[in-house]
Amino acid sequence: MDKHLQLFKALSDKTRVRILLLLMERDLCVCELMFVLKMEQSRVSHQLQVLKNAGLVRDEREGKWMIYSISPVKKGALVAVFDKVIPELEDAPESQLDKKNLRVCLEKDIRRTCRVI
Amino acid sequence: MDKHLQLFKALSDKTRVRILLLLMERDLCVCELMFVLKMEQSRVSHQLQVLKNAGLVRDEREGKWMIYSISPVKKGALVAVFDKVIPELEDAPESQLDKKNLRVCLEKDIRRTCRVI
DNA sequence: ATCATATATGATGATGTGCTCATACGTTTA
DNA sequence: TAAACGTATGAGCACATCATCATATATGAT
Repeated sequence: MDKHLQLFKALSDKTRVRILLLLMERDLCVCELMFVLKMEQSRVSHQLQVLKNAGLVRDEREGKWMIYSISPVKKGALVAVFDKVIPELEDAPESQLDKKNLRVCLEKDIRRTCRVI
Repeated sequence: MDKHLQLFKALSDKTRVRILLLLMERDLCVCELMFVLKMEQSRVSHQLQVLKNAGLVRDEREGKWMIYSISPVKKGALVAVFDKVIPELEDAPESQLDKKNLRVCLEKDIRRTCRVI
């Protein structure tokens, strides 16, 4: 039972939910998440580790970048959560703004142009 | 967004999930939950207050007893959680045992026969 | 009115969580 | 090989959460 509760523990933090919603749209690296969320690097990285330990995301190195994506194993559960359980979450101001910033992030090609420090 | 996260915060504790699963079966009073969960009164009561504050359950006095039930407003979301997101939870040993104890609880008519202290 | 029963609630201590700062690590570039 | 870049990670602190103990409250029975 504790194993299943990991999912809800992961979903009980706003930062992590925002990250998951973004990763549902697209695989992203840490600096892209930093840009969209307007959060500092260690904060994003730490929460990504929590999501990774919960088995919800996976990472893959691509040169200097670590690309994070939704774990295929858990994708179904997450779709169920975001579609069936709290579909209204999509309409939340934070979600809307994050998606808008994600578009900006991609237009500006932040992965190549950002300087982290 | 924080409003929606309340649901997951509530679901991130094992005791609360067990309570919710039991209340999905049947409306129950505190002493019945104590019997099934094998937990002391204040622990059950405190967690019920958390669930109540999250809007997931409601209470109604019936004589000496406070009867707790799933909030009709949230029932849909909870059904979605338990049916679509983590259907395997039903098979967890804790869930099975709780349901078994619930049957015993009802057979023994714990609501009338138990002495709390 | 008094007592017993069922439940609620405040205080306390232990543990957990999340953020920030500093620093370390792995990769690319010069 | 050294510097720059992107990311990971440990330490420390503030704050939240949970279980327990003690006590208060509300109802029913005597």
